[in-house]
Amino acid sequence: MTTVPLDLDAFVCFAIYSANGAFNRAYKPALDAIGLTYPQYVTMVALWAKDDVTVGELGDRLFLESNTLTPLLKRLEGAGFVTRRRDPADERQVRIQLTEAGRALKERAKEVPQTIAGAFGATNPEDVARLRAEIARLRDALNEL
Amino acid sequence: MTTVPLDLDAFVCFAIYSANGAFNRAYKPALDAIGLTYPQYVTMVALWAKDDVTVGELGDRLFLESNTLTPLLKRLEGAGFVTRRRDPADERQVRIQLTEAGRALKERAKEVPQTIAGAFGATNPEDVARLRAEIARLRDALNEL
DNA sequence: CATTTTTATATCGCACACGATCTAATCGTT
DNA sequence: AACGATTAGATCGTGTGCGATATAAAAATG
Repeated sequence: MTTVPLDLDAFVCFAIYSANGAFNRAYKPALDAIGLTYPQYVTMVALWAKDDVTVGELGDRLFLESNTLTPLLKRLEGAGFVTRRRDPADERQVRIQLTEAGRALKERAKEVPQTIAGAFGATNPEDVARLRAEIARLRDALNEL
Repeated sequence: MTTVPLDLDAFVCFAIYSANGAFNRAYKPALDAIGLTYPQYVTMVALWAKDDVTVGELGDRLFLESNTLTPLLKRLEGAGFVTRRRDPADERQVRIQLTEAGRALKERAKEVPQTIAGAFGATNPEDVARLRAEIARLRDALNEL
């Protein structure tokens, strides 16, 4: 019988929690330069991949719900990056589309991920991809508990 | 020259971000039962390992600063789990100590990590430890950029 | 030893996250 | 067609995170 040390270092959850904060800090300067917060950036990345989606669809991809997304999307709308329109075919739904400025931002945002390239050091791309996949698998398992 | 697909799945930062949310959700029921939020739980774990520390020392361990910790610690004080006292030797510092209730909570909190054991499935402890170490290494590299 | 500088914590404002609840629109059943 | 049930978003309250700033104590400097 081994005693599990109740130390932060032993917790995967804390590694994730603190790494998330570290990503936030690391991206901050580059994101400030293009006028986005970190969650807004993640949302824009999702929309660059596919826009004209409902709030619900976007939430499924981001693991967020309308209580978080609605205010965030209103800010992106206020900044002129997206439009929010009720779907005429189903007035309950709100469809999110990129504006011209929102699409144009994609170019300027390409530098963002590169600002943290140094943190991966000599780690080769395959190992980074594997790490990413392992974390995503853990996330999916947690979401299914 | 390879084109990097600008898709959320390709981002380690999003894997971390969404996994953090998943941990939050997964721990929620167990934490509700003992009256702690997730950041409060993390803070208590740090204090169970070593208390009678200053706000700054605690912040170094949690990667947080006084603007976040002060209100959080006041809530833990309000809940009766910690005391906050100015250090007589240096009145600038506030030392955080566990109360009897705070120490007692450690027993009840032992179940918390177990609630997500299922998410690791058949993954053996060494692989979990390796994943945790890789994420922590990435975090440290990001914090040093 | 008086003044400047630094350090430790606190405060404030803004932007997430999320549970609980509300509203409006659509669906299902009769 | 009518009406209860479901669905999609929005709203509200609480608790983080964090940049900017304030305050008070200690350290450094002359």
